[in-house]
Amino acid sequence: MADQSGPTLTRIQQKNRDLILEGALSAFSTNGFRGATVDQIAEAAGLSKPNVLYYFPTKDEIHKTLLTTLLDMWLAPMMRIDPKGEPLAEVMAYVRAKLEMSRRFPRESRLFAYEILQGAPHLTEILGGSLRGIVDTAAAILQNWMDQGRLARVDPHHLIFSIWALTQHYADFDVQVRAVLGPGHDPFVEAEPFIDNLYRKMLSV
Amino acid sequence: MADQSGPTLTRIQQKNRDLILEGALSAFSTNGFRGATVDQIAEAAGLSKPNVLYYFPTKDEIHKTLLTTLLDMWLAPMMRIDPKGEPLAEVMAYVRAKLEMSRRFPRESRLFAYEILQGAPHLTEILGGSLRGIVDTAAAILQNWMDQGRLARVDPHHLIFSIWALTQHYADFDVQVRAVLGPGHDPFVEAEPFIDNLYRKMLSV
DNA sequence: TCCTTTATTGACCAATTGGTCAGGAACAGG
DNA sequence: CCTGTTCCTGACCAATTGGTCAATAAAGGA
Repeated sequence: MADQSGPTLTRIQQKNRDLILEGALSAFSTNGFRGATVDQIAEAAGLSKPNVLYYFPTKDEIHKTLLTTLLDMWLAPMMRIDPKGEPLAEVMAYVRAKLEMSRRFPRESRLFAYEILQGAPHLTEILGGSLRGIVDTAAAILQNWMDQGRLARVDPHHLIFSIWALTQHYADFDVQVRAVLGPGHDPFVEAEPFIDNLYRKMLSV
Repeated sequence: MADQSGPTLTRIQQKNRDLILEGALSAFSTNGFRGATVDQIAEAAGLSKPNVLYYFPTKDEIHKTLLTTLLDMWLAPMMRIDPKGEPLAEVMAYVRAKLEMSRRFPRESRLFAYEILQGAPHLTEILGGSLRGIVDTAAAILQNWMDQGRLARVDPHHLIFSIWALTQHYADFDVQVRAVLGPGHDPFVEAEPFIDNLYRKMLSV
């Protein structure tokens, strides 16, 4: 999906671009696009500001590169839904994978959350384009299973939305969840059986 | 919860403060705290920038006032859960109220979303304080119903989180939802039966 | 080693932006 | 009317910040 090709990079370029993207991920996911400064990114990357701008022409470009680079990884689990698999097991595997991504990659989750909240200025064409296609494909598989009576009948698109909402909530609203639960809780550990049970009850025929 | 008292305001003060808060709600919910400028707020309010700063000493103060003012309204539905009511009906009423709030007040939803994403710099004490208390109260009611066998047994706190996640998703990620569904869909109209069915299936004994 | 290419940076610039201030306009109440 | 208070604004300031640039340092290949 994202263009992974391009001119070959020197070792130094590869390393520094990676450092910058890593630092930018931290900065953007903490403060949003406007809130993050190039200086912050530079410091997080261990480089000077002009050096950052040497590898990426603009702050905007860093942001766009991050988004498009990470989008594939973010959507990968949905594309692994196997039409030949056992319906409920496939859905549960997707749900579990998505929750695991929230747990392991909360910065990425927040990065996308900011972008969508903002109105997705850098992702509009992708949202209505390839993302929509991927979702439609998954929805068609689900719909098929429902038509065969192997899964309870619900709106497949909203089923997918619900999985996104439930799992990403634990990454995006982490501070709220932890504040409400108080110390001594691991939100993700507790969330898994809850969400598991939820989809089992809703989707079992 | 929020301090609604204070010195009496002249008619003109009342009107202009309202204009400013209304403009600020639009600005902050669209661009986040850092992204919104005092000029934007002033223009949205139909006032000059110095005049805005005449009514509120700082941009920060406007933001804090907005959050605390709106928090009560935002949490109100949860406090209307009636321990003497019919369990499933009470939960469903709460879910429906929350979805309706997402539909009617998406700006407020986004305002809170930005704040929590940011790490809730203005709400930390509230999150772990009164909010936690309110949630615990509601959770206790739910737990009680479950102990009486009038509601399926699930983690009550995560049940509440799931309601927040599912309903606010349609306000906060509106552009994504609409982009994926394509034109000719009303997300909220479709979401209601889906979510309704979800909680009915999960919570019926 | 030499020389071309690539990396790096301190100093700087222009635009944005939160906030100030002195003074004027509108508006009470007497 | 007059007068004190409230309301409003143009002009301005200092800090922040995205981005530039000339000059220097480091690689790297022949």
